[in-house]
Amino acid sequence: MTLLDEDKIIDLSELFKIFGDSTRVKIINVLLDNELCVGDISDRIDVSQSAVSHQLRILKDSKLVKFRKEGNMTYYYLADDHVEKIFKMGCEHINEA
Amino acid sequence: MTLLDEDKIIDLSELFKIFGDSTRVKIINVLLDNELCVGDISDRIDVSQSAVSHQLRILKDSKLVKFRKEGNMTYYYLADDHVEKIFKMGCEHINEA
DNA sequence: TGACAATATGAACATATATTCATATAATAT
DNA sequence: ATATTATATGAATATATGTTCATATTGTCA
Repeated sequence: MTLLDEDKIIDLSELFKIFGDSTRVKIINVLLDNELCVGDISDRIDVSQSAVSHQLRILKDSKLVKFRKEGNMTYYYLADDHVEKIFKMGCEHINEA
Repeated sequence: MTLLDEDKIIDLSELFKIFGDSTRVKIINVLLDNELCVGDISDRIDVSQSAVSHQLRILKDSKLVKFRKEGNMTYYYLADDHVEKIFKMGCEHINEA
């Protein structure tokens, strides 16, 4: 394993930082199965609409989720299966601790 | 995939939070191959001894690294290969972005 | 024992970040 | 057109967190 350069280190830590917030993890968790609109995410994880929207923006900016618009609804979904893999890898670690 | 309960979510986000700092990622990065003493880590990643020591404590408390003492040196090493796996999974994601 | 080296730690400071609140924007329906 | 619904956003506030600086601790060696 060759060492990562400074830039990669930054990118990597930024990526993990996104996963390092419970609201965002909750969002990812409920998106594992299906896409959901903002209101449903808010209801399911019991976090205010505004807070969810703010966090969705962060998730979107870091390309962990994507969205599609339908009328005045916005449906969010996980961007790719790396998100799921990273998530599950973390779960494994926790379950063995 | 069944949904995680609140406690697991917290644990998971706390785990990722640890990876979400560039100094800690730098430390993990240089520990991928070999154990190292604090001074060597400090030198290699160019972060002060004190800052490294503080971060090593966080890594140790969250059980991502372990250590052994030898004289007045302390050698740190990665706790298990989950750490490496999570790290590499993150790298993959970055390299495809 | 005394000096030195390696590491750990506490307090202070600065910065980052998450939530709330109020409100803006945009689409729909009456 | 107006009211309503869904979502986004900006400012403010509160909290969390990382680094520095000074110093404590612990072990080694003369």
